[in-house]
Amino acid sequence: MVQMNKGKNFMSIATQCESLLRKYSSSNSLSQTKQLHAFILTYGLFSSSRLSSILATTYAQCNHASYASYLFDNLTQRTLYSWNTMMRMNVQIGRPHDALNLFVEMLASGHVMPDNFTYPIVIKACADLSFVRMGVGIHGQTFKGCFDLDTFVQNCLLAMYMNVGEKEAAQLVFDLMKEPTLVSWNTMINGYFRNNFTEEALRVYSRMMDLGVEPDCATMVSVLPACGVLKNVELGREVHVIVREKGFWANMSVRNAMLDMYVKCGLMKEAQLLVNEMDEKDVVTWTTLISGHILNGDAKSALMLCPMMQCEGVKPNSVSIVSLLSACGSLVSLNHGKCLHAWAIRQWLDSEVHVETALIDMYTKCNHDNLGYKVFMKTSKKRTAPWNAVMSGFIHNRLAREAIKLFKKMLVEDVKPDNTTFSSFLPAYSFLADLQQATNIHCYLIKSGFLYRLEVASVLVDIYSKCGSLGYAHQVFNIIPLKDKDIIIWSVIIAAYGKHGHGEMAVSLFNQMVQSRVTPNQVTFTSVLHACSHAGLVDEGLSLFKSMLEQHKIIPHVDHYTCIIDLLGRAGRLNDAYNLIRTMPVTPNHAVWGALLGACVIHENVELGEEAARWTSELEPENTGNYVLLAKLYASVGRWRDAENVRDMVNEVGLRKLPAHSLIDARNM
DNA sequence: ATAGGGTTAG
Repeated sequence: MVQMNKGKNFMSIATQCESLLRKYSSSNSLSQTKQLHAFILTYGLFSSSRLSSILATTYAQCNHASYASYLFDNLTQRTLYSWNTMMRMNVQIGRPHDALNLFVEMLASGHVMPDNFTYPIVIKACADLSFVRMGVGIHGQTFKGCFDLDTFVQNCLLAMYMNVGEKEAAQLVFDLMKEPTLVSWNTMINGYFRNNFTEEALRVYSRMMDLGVEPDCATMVSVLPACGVLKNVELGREVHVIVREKGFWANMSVRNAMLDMYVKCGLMKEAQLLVNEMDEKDVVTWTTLISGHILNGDAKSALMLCPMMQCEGVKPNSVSIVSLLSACGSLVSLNHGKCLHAWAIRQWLDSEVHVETALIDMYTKCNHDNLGYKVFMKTSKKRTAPWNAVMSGFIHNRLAREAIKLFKKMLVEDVKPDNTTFSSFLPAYSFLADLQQATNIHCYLIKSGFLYRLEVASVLVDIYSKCGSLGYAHQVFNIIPLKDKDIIIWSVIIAAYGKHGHGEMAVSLFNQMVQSRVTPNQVTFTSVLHACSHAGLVDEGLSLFKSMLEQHKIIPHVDHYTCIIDLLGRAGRLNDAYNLIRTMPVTPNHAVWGALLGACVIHENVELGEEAARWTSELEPENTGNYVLLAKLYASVGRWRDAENVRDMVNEVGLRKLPAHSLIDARNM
């Protein structure tokens, strides 16, 4: 209970209340404030406007919005301090809009002028709301009172500009700072990182270190994710040393960020060692490790961590569930997924939008698009992500028409599509390969303006290519200015020409791409080599392959060898192809042998063809196409009995899919 | 009295 000296007069009771309120205000003790509030009411002390003002701000300090606002509204005199406190409360409880309204009201009242405490609050409010124009206006106002040189104001401006993606403005403010503090440096590092200027984040960090600024935990937590994204292990290890030296290891966030860095760099063994070293692990630690295993293609280990985590008394949260569900999806493990779904329901986590999305994703990846759709039907259908998940689920299960139907429904229900939406449902048109439909969606994309997004244009190029319309594909390709074309859209157009036998065009586009200083990757080389092999461009293909190895230092994938084998084989250089297979550093797969087999059929080389067929029947016994090729080969050299035997061989392995007409075709050749 | 920080979908 409130302790009061009853003997004293009115003024001194009020003074005692004041000092108690100040104490409660600094310790944020709401229940004691309420008791004192009741006391003040009973003793009729509200005639003291000073006391009610302090009471209002005390409630505001405790983030008790309803009492604070009520008292504040009834104040006869509002001090700058009380305005500031009310605004700060609103920002803290996530009502930046109300904070800004108060700011406008305060300016309109004309009694008080904002001070160095006001600006950080309202700038933060603008940052939370991404109100750039208002933020810039307030930035301008700070000059009037010479608050623009206040470190706190400047640091808030940095954070605001970074928050709304105006990195140039942030840099300008930063450059004007006479003495950037550690917080300024951290804000810049983190801001560049969050705006996807990861290299710049690291540059700021090293400049800061060069200047001898002492980093703190927040610096570590900002620089480590940047190391992770860039897979910069060297710098990551340097940071690790600093963390050890300075004792930051005691900080949970730093430990988790460190773990995340190793995970993102693909060093799972070191990540595990790091975890073993931790005697305290929270849900973020576990989730980082779980998603790390998934990221590195080991979904099984990820799922096994779930019971371990619970054994140690850590309860998964919605983020953990999302990661675990994605593991179930990639393992096509419906039972695990259902267990997690049930668990999420019991924990009241199942109606969180990320969880809903992950559930839909899991069910559709487990080939149960009906269950995914059921989850979707239960969602609020206001957020975009679940729609995207159902659409890509339909695509996964090759239900192109359903995906398109859902997209139309989404527009009707006025749900805003995002970039993912298009990568979720546009591939449906590639499946349909229907030029009329493709043209329809093309029109929509023009009208809605989405066509000018690189990812969208890339898919449309692919759609037209699948429809066989290279002209339209190229037109769409040309929409994107040369400087904006990325590796993906180049790969798509090269593959488009390659697929339709226009090898020269594919090679020429490839050269244009290299000229425009886009570095080709594994995928582009696969496309262009494929194009060469289809068009019989032997020399071009071989020299491209050479440049891939020597100039671009790309480690060849088995697909690249398949193209080269196909290339040599079609050109009749069967022995060269065979020798390459025997000497190549990657294990030849079914496709490699299949390419050789196909070439042997063209050039009627039974000896090598039989060898190739032996391998294909071992590596890919279920593919009837290979048997057809062998039968064709025998038939073409008149070995009818062997051709018949091939058919019997197929029957022996229990495959009756070999269509009868294939042998008949072979006979008729 | 004021500022900066870690794990998530497609």
